[in-house]
Amino acid sequence: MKRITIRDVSVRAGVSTAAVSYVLNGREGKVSPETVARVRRAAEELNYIPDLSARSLVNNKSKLIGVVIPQTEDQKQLLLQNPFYSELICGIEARLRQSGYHMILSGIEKGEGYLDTSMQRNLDGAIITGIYQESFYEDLKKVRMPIVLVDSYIYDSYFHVVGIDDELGGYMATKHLIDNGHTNIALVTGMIRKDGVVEKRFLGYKRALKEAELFYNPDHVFEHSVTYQFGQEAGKLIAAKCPEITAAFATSDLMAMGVIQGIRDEGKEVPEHVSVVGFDDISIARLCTPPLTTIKQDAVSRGIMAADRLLTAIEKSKEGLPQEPTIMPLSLIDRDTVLKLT
Amino acid sequence: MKRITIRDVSVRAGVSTAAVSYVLNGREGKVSPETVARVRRAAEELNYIPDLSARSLVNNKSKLIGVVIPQTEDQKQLLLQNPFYSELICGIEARLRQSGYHMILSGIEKGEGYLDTSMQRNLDGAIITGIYQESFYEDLKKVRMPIVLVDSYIYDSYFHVVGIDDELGGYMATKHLIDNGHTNIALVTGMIRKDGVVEKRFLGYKRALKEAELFYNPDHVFEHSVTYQFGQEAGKLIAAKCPEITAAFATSDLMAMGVIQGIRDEGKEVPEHVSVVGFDDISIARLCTPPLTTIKQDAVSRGIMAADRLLTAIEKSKEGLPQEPTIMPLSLIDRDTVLKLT
DNA sequence: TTGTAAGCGTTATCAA
DNA sequence: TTGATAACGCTTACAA
Repeated sequence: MKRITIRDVSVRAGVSTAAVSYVLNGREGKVSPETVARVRRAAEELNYIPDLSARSLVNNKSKLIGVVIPQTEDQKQLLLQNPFYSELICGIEARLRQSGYHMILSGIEKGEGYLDTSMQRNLDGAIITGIYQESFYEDLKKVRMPIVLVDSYIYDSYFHVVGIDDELGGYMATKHLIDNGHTNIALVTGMIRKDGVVEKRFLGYKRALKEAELFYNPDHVFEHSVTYQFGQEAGKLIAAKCPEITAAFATSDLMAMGVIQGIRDEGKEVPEHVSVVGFDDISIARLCTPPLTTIKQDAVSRGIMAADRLLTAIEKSKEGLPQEPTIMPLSLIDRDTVLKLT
Repeated sequence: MKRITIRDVSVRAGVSTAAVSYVLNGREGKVSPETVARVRRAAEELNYIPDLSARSLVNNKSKLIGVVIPQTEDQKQLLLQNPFYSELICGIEARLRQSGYHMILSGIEKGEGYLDTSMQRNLDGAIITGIYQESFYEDLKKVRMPIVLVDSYIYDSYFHVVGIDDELGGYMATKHLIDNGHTNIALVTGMIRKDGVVEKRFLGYKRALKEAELFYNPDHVFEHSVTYQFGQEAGKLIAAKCPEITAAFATSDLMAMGVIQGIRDEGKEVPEHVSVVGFDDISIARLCTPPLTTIKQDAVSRGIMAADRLLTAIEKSKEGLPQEPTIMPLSLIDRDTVLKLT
């Protein structure tokens, strides 16, 4: 199937290429209704499909959005095993498609080389999830395209942010446990990096403890990677070595599920021996047994929102006017993994 | 950051644009070592980044691969909630990136309009998962680019296929149940469409029954959508209305997990009252409780393989020589959801 | 209202 | 070994 060009259409319609271009780009005011009709028909008959590379070349708009998600540390594969990202992607893709944009989904090696990608591809914008080294963000700014950050606390008005109140989430989870009578509450978490979402949740955890005048015990913090495996390890440790602990707040559902399994591996039960609260409310959270009590953030909506903000920033690019972060709502979903102590 | 073009590099190096192009494309035989060095240095100093749109325009190679996955029926969102697809994507992306390609991930509305997308973007190839109406494949062929099909049984030598032996998988699952003494085995499945993977698994199920001289009872086939929700419904039905059924084969893990929940909803237990075997071995299969007995197909490897085949087809495009389907291995993972009847 | 033609950044042909 | 230069398909002044 060889390419039908604007030239072919113009010949068939008996007009110039300029006229065709005008019609196809909606500048119909510039040509007679007569011509409009002929061009439309010719394009239709020939089944004309514009070449976006050519367009991109002339007006620097590719209708292409870069979406970056973190990758696993060992392999260099996308972190799609965490359903949170899958759901986010679903939302992003749906919204972009609706507006005729396409998404280039990729992982990046230590935040390097993405500047190249975005220039090569003439990306119209990007949605970046996860956190990377400072230099990565500096690079990104050089490209001068709108960028939406999801899951990072970069205080830079250049970037659009679609976030949640992680500190509050951490607080809510911990508070719920406290309200149910728990006083020795473990925290199971990925690496607490400065300005990362995890740090905020950690801060919320501490605030809830403090408010209840409970002692913050660093030994009750299990910090490593955001994986089921580590959750499981932590769960085992808690069940086997820390009899005083009656509850755990895991900073992601994936880890919470691991914790539950670990506790079981040691012959104990959830929530009878240890209560667990997760974070995210990924779709399997209500499917596992027992259904997980967790802090719900709607990942799909967040994806839609991120794409939405990016698109409006692109469409009326008033040179990236700094904006307020969009904060998505959070709620506690009380299912079956928390026991009320009396 | 304004664009550095090949022109800028040529000026700085004091050579022609042609020379620069040669050097940058590895045709170094055509120019003197002297020139090569100067060009390299100039490009380096200027931090030159080629514009792929321009390249695409001149030589019809975009280094862009289209990846299509099915979408949910109600919303029009990607079916990434099924971890099988997430894992597949991980494999595909990793392999493509390794070779300098990018992936455009999208869902499609009833198989329509993808021809446009592929022409607009000058895609170098595509990986299509799921099954669509016949006309979609016919359209695809017109574009004359290499295409790899995952999860479909289209008997057309134009397409590359990376599949599994679904019939065998269905047989293995059912046989395992029979070997454990079960004789009334339900089938819980998505819509059985002609030439779909599900039909093959269904055929395997029937073959195993026949081989064991068991009666095939259509009433024991629960057929609807590939969702957790339907699995749950089926599970309830089985537990409540079909006391004779002692085991179920679900054609996907997602459904199997639903079945288990449904059975529990009715106050019965897995595997004590009903045994369950799934299909896929998605990552949560070993994480749920009880860990699911299932037919394992390695989705990540399958993604890598699909990308791999596509890339070799693209790189030495001998005009799409038809090839043998690649069949990926299958294995039974025996965990805790099958009870041995004695 | 219409058409001509000059780019956009590359690659590739063909003389020099 | 080099360097002009003509494409590639499109948009958009500018002229007619």
